[in-house]
Amino acid sequence: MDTEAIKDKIVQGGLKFTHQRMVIYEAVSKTHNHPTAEWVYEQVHEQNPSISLGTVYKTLDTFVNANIIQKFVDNNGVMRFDGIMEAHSHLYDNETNEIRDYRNQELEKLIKEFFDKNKIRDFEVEDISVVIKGHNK
Amino acid sequence: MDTEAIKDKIVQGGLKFTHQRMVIYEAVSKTHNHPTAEWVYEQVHEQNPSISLGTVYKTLDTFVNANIIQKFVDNNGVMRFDGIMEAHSHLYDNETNEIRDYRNQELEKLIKEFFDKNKIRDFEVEDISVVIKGHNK
DNA sequence: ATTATTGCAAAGCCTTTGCATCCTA
DNA sequence: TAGGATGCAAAGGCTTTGCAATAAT
Repeated sequence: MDTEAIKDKIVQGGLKFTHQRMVIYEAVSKTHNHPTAEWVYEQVHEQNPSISLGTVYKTLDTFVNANIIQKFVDNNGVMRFDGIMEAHSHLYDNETNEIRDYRNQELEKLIKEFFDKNKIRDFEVEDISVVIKGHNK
Repeated sequence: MDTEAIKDKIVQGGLKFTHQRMVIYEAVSKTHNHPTAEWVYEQVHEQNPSISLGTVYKTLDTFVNANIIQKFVDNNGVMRFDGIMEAHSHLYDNETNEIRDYRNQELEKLIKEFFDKNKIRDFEVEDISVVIKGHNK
């Protein structure tokens, strides 16, 4: 994703374009590691020592509200961010805390069809994902 | 669940039986509210003002390690406990943070069959659950 | 008697907040 | 230039830790 594409992403989210937002979005979108705020901070800090951790937190939150990144919580209660917006499931490694994507169209179709058929009473579903816990072998 | 049954549960977990463990297990098992440590503390504190919050945390953790309760993390990164050990999914209300159980045999069967058929390379699955985010209506 | 458990308070980790300064549109 | 974004430091919420006192086998 080049500078222009990132700028578009940010502006499309209805946000002002700033240098901080640029490099923070870049860091999140370039990895598949489900980064923590701390990890993002370390990435951007190398080239931009003046960016503060607080700004990283605020900016990531702004992105989540603008719907250009996703946020979720890992098994230790730490916030994780993800530039991939399509629905997908996660593999949580109980031993290393690594989180890997698990994408499978058949599974997604299966689940979508199930919930289309089985509406939940009194509950408006916004997002469904499968959490798979275990360990790498 | 009466006193004897709780005692059995604790002893079966390979743990010493103490008064604190008794009342803490009782509080967790009597609710379907996916309690936080704080909630458990408030419950037991009424009748047992000497039990400390630290003991509640340690005891809940001990129970998790002994496999007699489950632990997971809510959308805000707060630990939740659950006396129900069978696999089941959760409905997360984004607005109220309430967590409700969602049990559906057909869904569980669907998912079990899917993963029996589709082994994940290099990953040993220990637990699968479906996370459904949305809001009550 | 020995070893684990408890209570208390302090410390830790991650995250949010407040406010003055700075910058984008 | 007006209003939002940033940097910094302080505070906040939840959880863990250390240690002396206590209780269970």
